[in-house]
Amino acid sequence: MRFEKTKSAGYLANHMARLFAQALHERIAPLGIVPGQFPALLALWERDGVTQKELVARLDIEQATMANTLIRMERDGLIRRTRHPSDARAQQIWLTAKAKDIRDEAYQEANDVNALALSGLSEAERSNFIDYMGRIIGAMQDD
Amino acid sequence: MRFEKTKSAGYLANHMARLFAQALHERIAPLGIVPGQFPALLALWERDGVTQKELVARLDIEQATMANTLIRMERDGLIRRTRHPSDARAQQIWLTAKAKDIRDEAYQEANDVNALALSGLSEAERSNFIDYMGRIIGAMQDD
DNA sequence: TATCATTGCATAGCTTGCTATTCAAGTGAA
DNA sequence: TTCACTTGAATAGCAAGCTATGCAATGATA
Repeated sequence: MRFEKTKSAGYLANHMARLFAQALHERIAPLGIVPGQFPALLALWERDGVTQKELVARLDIEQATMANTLIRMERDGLIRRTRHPSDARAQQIWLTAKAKDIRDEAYQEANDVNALALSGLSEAERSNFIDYMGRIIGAMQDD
Repeated sequence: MRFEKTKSAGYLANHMARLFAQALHERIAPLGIVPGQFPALLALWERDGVTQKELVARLDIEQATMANTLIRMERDGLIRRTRHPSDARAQQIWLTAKAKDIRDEAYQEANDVNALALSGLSEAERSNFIDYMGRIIGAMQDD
């Protein structure tokens, strides 16, 4: 049996995702954020004051990963946490001014990375590509 | 400005790659290997007795990452290392019998994961998808 | 041949991800 | 009301990435 890595979807997916992360890293580092914080920021830019549980529910990341990401975001001055008014186990997560201020620039950098990555694809191909990834994610999510 | 994560190539690429890694992880764990070892194994199944440098040259992984992966592979009984005959800085990396024995099963599991992932795509779509990823990787590699 | 640059690999230190576990706080039922 | 179950979050421990740095062996050159 043969196995051709340059034709393996899994191998390519891994390689591609690392290149995305690296490209995003170098572009957003000047803003004081890193790629792992991006999903949480996206959710919080839409609505903050939410609990960790709500954040996890809106994203595709495990609770333990989110807990650690939030610790680093607090350390980096991106969020503050306050006691939840009705549940002492939970906290409300709020964006700091710093985090709010960089939103548009961060969007811009992420869009730039996507544009660079997709620069060799036509409009129709880009749209197919996004569609395929959605279907693949769906197929793997319900095992 | 808006940013829709379910339409961001980078977001989807990250999510998809994690699902691939998880699916592969659970299928190959019974063989005594983990996803991060797969690239090195692919290269070594083709040819072993090579140096770390040669392995790095044939894969898309940094030298430091490879060094750590090789330590874990040695710990797990997948490789042995011998002194290089003509360069005392280098070592030759050899697969153990255990690593050689699991090759076909490992190929099979990886192919199964790819098949599951791509199950919602037609033959033409699968081939497009692989092609797109190749182009995207190319675009990001030469910055 | 002595020195200096290069090279092969290891190490340090960090992020991002996971599973499993713990623990305190909330909830429901006897 | 108490006791057991559930739930929100933190922690432990590991893998797999990365960049930067260190170090010893090679190689090239004055």
